[in-house]
Amino acid sequence: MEAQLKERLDAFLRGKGLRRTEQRERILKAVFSKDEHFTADELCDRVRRSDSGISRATVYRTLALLVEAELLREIDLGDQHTTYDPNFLEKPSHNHLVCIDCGKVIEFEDAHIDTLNDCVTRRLGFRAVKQSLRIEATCEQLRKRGRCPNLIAARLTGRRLRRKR
Amino acid sequence: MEAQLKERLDAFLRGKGLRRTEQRERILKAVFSKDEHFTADELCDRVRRSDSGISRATVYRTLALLVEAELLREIDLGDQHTTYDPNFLEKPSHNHLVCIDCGKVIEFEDAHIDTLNDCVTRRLGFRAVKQSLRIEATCEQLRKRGRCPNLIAARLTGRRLRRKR
DNA sequence: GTTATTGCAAATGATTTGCACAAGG
DNA sequence: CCTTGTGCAAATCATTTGCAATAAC
Repeated sequence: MEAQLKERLDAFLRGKGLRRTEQRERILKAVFSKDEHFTADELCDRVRRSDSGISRATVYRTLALLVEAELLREIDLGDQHTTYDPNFLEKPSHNHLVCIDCGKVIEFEDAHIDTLNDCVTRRLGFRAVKQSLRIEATCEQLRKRGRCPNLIAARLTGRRLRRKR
Repeated sequence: MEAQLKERLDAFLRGKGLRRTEQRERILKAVFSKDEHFTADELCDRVRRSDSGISRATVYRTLALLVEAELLREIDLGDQHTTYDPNFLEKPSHNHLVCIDCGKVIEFEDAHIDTLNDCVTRRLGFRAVKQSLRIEATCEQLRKRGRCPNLIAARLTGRRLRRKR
């Protein structure tokens, strides 16, 4: 899987007359080292943690490249920075449920939702290309049991959902 | 309707011990002078066009107030600035269809979509608070007839959809 | 008179860019 | 070699904020 990603990137670079560099490979590896959402800044940390640092500028530039190569997708969780989703080759749809209590973000798919949206779009005279659903919700666990396993982690990472800053 | 909005704002201000100022009233009027989406910057222009200018800072501050008072809603169309939606008191749902050809943004509702999303959310153990659906689509009119009435207007306003800047 | 509000200009924070140097092919 | 890539620091750009002057109540 790892090698496959590398091959896809290489093919993309070749096709565009771009070069294979150590930085790009190192960023690719960092991007897919977990299959969680991340921000550019989080990725910078992850990359920097490995021996030599890569400049923030290069990280941003490579991220744009990976998006263009369709290895990565940009998503918008409603806060101030762009989030990247490394885990979408397997998941065609990109619906997000964001918990306003604990900050947890759940990615889910639902064929019914896709179908329905396609219908509505056609009815309006368009043809759907891609769709993203964002649901803000509250944590049942927190309400019912008075606690939620994700709450602490969310607080620690300072991940907020509203644009309240 | 106009007076009703003013009353709602006043009630909100009173409840919070805040003050009624000319700026706030003037911004309120500008906000609801059209029922189209707008950005903070567009609103600044609209306000400035009337005689005396109001500082950008005040516009931003008042916008935040109106959102808090639930007279206005923030939406995210996927570009770099926050968009405000003055037209949601009548429209409970906020689903957007964005045409990647002509830039047109259509706001629509669909009870089926709402219901379905609520089901999915519950199944995941959460309770939906609000949801927004964004569908990127292509213009049937452009494909079939080779032209689209919105295309020119969209180009003129420079309204782009991708984060390409 | 207090306390909230405004306008200005400076600060912020994520992202981008110009440029000189380094490195792929 | 020639062109693309990198790192740095400076530049953007929307938005926020500190502060002194001003206006509600």
